Amino acid sequence: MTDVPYRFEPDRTADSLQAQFTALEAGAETGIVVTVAGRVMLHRPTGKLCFSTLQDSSGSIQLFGGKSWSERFDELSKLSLGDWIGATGEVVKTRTGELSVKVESWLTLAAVAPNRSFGDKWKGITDPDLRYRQRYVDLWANEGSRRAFRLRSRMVSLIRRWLEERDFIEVETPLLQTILGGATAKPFVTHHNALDLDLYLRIAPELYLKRLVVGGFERVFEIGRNFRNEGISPRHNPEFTMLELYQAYADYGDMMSLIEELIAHLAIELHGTTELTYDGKPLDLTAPWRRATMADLVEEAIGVRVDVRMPVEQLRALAEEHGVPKIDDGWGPGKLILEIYEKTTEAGLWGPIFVLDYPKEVSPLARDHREMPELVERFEAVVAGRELMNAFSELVDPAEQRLRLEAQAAARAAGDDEANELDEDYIRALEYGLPPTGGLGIGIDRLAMLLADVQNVRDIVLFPTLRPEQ
RNA sequence: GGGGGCGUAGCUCAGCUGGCAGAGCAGCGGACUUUUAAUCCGAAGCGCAAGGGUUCGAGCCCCUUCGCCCCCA
Repeated sequence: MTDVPYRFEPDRTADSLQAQFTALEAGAETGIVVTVAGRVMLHRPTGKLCFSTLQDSSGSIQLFGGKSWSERFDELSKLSLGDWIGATGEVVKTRTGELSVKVESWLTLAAVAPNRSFGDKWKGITDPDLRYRQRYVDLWANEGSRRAFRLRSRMVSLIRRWLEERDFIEVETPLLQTILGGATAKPFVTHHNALDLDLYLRIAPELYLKRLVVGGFERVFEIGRNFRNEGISPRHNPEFTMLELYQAYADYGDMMSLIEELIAHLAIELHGTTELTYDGKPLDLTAPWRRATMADLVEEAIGVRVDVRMPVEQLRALAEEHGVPKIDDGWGPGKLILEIYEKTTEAGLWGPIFVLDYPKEVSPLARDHREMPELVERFEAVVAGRELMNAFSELVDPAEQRLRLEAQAAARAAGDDEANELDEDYIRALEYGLPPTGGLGIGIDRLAMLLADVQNVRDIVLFPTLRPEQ
């Protein structure tokens, strides 16, 4: 490839031309000269004329070449699918009514190598492995893919704006952490050479964000990557994006109101309605969403009322009866109830629904329930049949937090490699005073999947984790 | 870890009860002054994921391995 310019200056996008000249009649000339640029998606040479469909990031427009008015016409009529072209000419409508740029001058901005062109104009490329490995080809070939990623980008932008309007400030906290905390998950471990120190890629930013509330940032949020060293599936990528936010003086009820409003707002902005379809099924995101306690939902599902004060043997028997796998002798009533809920109840929920009031045993960072001290003020929301978020009234009592984290550390010592470690500095921060605080974490990838109506996380993560080629 | 599906040309795919590897598109050469997946003509391109086996003969049957997808634990 030679003669490719160092810069080029298109002055119009395809869509802006299409919008401006919809009413132009077939055969009309405008006298308006424009410069456009993009990729050749289709090409139709017919002797002394040629027609190309040029795609730019806004849409597409036809290029109309002719031996009598286009420079280097012989080359123009031999473009390859995939070539990048910049072209200048008059805006016209052809006799058959297709809005076109009647190419006078033009340049190749990039030529696709002959063996890199793809030929199927109907299906483009569909092989999933190829689409994920060579996203650049997927994006060029598949409008649906472009649409999903644009929607994701707009969604994140809308979230930022909405939170900023409510006086939340965006912060960045460490991805490299020395103590595992803020969630229950296996970490990636890396090493810092100069400090000769093993570090975790964070599984959650939670503990740092609450330190900021201690520091007086009353409303903070972070949109960032977390890393969990677990399997890959249509719903799990090892690195994924979470929104976490913390609001001083708020409780988990405030978090419910906030998030259902935010998500309804996103649906309206992105789709004009809160009544969506996901995977062919209706999904009504109109606020307020249903709220139900875990105990009530389990009772609805299996007809038995579970309670953490029940004898553990009874709960274990119930778990076995309902096919909970790999029951561990170390599980207390809370863990058993959570497992029973997940096995028997969660899969039957479509939502949106807030599932309230979790056992304390499985919620080391959430505050005691104000009425039922054996539970905590925590909710998850199930939307389109999947867990989408996790939130609590934050535990603010340093002594209680120490007990909870010591229990986690003990579980860790007993072999639970997903349990939190005891973070002494976090306890110290709480001793300086964390006001009543509501906190919430929501998976951005999963939220984007919902709003874009895609069923595989790899269709909403630009470069998903894959095994290397060969 | 268990179960199912798949792997054939650059892309999308067809290949029957085993019988000389195909099509469309792309790419290459040519024709064509209003195309819309333009059309027409021509030449080229795949030893069928890899390895082993059965057979006169394997893309197809059997085994092993690799890779991808989906479901379950």
